[in-house]
Amino acid sequence: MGRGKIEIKRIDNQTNRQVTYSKRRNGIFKKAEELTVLCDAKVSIIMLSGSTNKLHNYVSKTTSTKEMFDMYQNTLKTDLWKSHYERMQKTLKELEEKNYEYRRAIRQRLGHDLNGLSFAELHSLEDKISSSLDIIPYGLVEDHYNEGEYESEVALANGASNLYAFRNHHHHPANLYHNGGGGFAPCYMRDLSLA
Amino acid sequence: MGRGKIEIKRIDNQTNRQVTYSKRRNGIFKKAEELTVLCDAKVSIIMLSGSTNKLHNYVSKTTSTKEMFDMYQNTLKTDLWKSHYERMQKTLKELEEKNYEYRRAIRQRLGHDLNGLSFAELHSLEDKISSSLDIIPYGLVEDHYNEGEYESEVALANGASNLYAFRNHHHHPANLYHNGGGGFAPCYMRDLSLA
DNA sequence: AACTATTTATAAGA
DNA sequence: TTCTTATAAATAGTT
Repeated sequence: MGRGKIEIKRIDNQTNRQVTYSKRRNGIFKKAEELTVLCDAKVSIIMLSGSTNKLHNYVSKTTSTKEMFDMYQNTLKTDLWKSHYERMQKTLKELEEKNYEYRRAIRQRLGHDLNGLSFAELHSLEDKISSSLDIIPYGLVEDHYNEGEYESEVALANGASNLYAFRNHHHHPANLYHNGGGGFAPCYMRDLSLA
Repeated sequence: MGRGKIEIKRIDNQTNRQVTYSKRRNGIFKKAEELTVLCDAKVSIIMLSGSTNKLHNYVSKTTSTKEMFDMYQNTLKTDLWKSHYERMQKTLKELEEKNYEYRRAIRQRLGHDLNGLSFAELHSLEDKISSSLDIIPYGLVEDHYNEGEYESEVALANGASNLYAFRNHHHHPANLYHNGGGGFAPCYMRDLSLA
């Protein structure tokens, strides 16, 4: 929207880039203010100019940058928990199905031919038990330290990078078949990281 | 910009409000992405719909919401320090001027007529000493607690409300004239709070 | 900083 | 919700 159309790619000319930054920053802040009023929304914007390295900030009158960031953190928390919970639900369901199958097989064979059961399936069962049920999220209740009047949730979460480090108790559960196989500890952090 | 011009005031119709929120949110996020690319900027946006209470987030590919918030906090810090420092500079200059005046007066009168010096001026001088020089910001070096791999600056600042609580040592400095006047401890937090 | 020719966003309607 | 389109608003290039 201007005298000519422009490609959305880094503006080479430094002066031009800075002028455009300034103009568009004002545009975005205006839009944010309009959204705030029109839709009864709360908006927090922080931006850093690449050229001048200056920080600019907008926040709706009805809130604060900190409040918005806290809400963001809490949302991340909730999403991570939901993800973990759903993963557990799924695993439990699989275990129940397996369990049913095994019980049926045992009933049918009355103790005979137990070796006929797939070793692979039993190992899979064992892995699921140790990797899914032995993982206990911490950091939510242990890391309280702030004795001040304000108990910041922010303090519990030092960014997504180490938010919810899952502690793997790693009981070295008795191996059903004493096969001594070196266990692989799955890294749930990877699965839980957010885009 | 639409079929008709609209006033910037809360949209009464809930459905309409939500539709507008959705459209304009996308508009702002698009603009933010363009700014990021065009101007080599870093942008973080958090917004909360008033109607649905859902949180939406944009952040430039080159950064993270947390990083942007940390930068914001550090900027606040710097600004507060600058403000405090400038206040001190100003007071020191005033003190130097007063001091010069007094020395000149004393020299002129050679110890006579000292009572001729304004009591008010001396009280003012005393107030400035106790209110400006006796205030020592803390929280910047003392409150480290995090032994983890990541030393979050966020942890030092639980929001603007109790960021940089200035500790007033309140020495009860010897009153120059033993007039027993009840001192007034100025609250610098008010002056330093940011909009 | 202003000024506009254009492009872009979007309000209203389907 | 998604699309369409007339119109308002933002802004690129210029002064």
